[in-house]
Amino acid sequence: MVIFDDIRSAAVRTGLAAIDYETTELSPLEGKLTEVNIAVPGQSWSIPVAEPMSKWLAGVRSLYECGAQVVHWKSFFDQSFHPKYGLPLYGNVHDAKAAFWLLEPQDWAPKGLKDRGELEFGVKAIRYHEVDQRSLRQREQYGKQDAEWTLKLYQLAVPLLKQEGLWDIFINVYPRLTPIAVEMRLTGLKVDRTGLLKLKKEFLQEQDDNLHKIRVYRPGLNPNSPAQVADLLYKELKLKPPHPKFLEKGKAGHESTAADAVKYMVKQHDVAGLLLEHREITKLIGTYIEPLLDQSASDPRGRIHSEFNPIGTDTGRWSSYGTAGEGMNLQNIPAKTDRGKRIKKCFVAEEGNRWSRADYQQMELRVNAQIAHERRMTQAFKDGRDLHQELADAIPCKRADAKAVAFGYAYGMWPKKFAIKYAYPLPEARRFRAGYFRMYPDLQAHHACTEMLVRDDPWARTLGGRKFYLGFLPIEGGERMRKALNTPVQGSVADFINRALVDLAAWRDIYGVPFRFLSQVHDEINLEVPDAYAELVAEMLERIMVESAPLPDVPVEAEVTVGDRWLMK
DNA sequence: GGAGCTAGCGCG
DNA sequence: AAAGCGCGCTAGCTCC
Repeated sequence: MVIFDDIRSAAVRTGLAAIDYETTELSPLEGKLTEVNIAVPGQSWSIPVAEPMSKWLAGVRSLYECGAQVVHWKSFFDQSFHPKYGLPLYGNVHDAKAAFWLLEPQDWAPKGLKDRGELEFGVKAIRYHEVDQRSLRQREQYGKQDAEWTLKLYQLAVPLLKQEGLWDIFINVYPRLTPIAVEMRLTGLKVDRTGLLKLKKEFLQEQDDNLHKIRVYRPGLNPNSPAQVADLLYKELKLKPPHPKFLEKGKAGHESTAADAVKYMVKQHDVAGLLLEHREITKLIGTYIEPLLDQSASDPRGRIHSEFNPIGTDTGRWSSYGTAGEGMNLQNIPAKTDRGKRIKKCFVAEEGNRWSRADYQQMELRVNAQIAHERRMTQAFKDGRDLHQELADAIPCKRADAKAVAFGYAYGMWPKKFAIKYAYPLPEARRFRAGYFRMYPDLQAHHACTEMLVRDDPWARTLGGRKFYLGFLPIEGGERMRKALNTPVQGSVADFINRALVDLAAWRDIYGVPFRFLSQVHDEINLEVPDAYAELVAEMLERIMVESAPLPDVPVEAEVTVGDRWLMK
């Protein structure tokens, strides 16, 4: 592998190397590496996997460890192939995709390497489908362009990141998140197949009983067809929705059968409740139980391997998803209804391990209190009072309504929508909003301020200084204002949990504590910890989460639960 | 037979 | 005139 010696010398000389892999599949569990593409300033290579593999791998490894700054495009994808080849997960690799995401996280920005390159360089990219995979020359051209563009885009982004004050987070946070996201995917979440099979049987029976009861009112009805359900509810049974809005016909030419409308019909006809229940069960079986059973059956350890993307959203939150039948979104596992909870209880720790879960407590509210300098809310957190109950007493309304008020009106919802969503008369919704802002005058001032400021200053910022350009949104219409209210809050929480993950990983590296990262759910971290270390890790987990979220005025709390599964009660 | 859309809904 | 934010997945359905 003489060629790697040359490449390494070039990398050392220039101090910079872009690396990109070609693989047989998108899955790091199934797929194999076929080529490594490398670019240094002024030169590039595409090197097919060669025998002996150990020599080839040593060559690749030497590039990471020669002291040059290594950069990838979508580092968490490329590095997810490392462990099966005995390569380490590197926590100091810069990611050109993350660079552009930090500069322009919005969804209108080009996401792919090719799209971004075409935009920045004004040159047509070689697209994957244009490449004749049998032609070594074409493969080489394609691979070299990927590496070259990764390198050039990185060089383009560096001064911009520094100029925008994003350099620190780019080199100190995002590279260290990559190994964590990869670890989550490769480790996977273990599920209790016996429990899931039992649930499936039970739910299918319920679903069937339910279907028969529904079909008494209309034989042959498919409850999963909104068109058929609308016809039954509105045309045949003439049921009334909570608001005329639901009578408006959509693209498919029928009235809305959304849950908010059907819930309201429960008092009018038995079929409404049956339909809602049928929908719930169908959703749980189809979206969760069946994929969980399928995927755990095809994995040797019965685990679910999902992708986690630390740069998957506009605001800085992570996203989670399945790729080509492998993995699924692990950030929307049911937790609210009784049936849903039974599914979540089927996520279990491996024998000899504990499931350690930590949640920030009411974190968005706390961050909002901080950002708005809301004195009353801040004091309530300091005193440890029940905010929602306090608001409910003041409005007055039910506690559950106060909660809805706090989440809706905080981010610019209007009474009309509140009234429709929660089936209240408009004056009642207005009264709630008035009560809310009477309770929190500083928050009202913050809304007024934001509305004014966002006209001239199109930037929104998190407490940690990450920023979002909102200038592409029209000033009128409210969307810019609502995003200006929400992004700093959601984005700050995202920054905090990222910091917590990084610090937790660093603590583990230093002391060699043997836990595994399982998942991240926006304000929650899940770990699998050998029994003997469970207590120590739980203590540290809580401490790191709290310390990673330094709010100057508002106290922060994280709650840790340790058990044999994700959800205990 | 697959792509792409809509409606609906799971989570924070 | 119209006005919470952020995601990903499924079934039904249309279209090519």
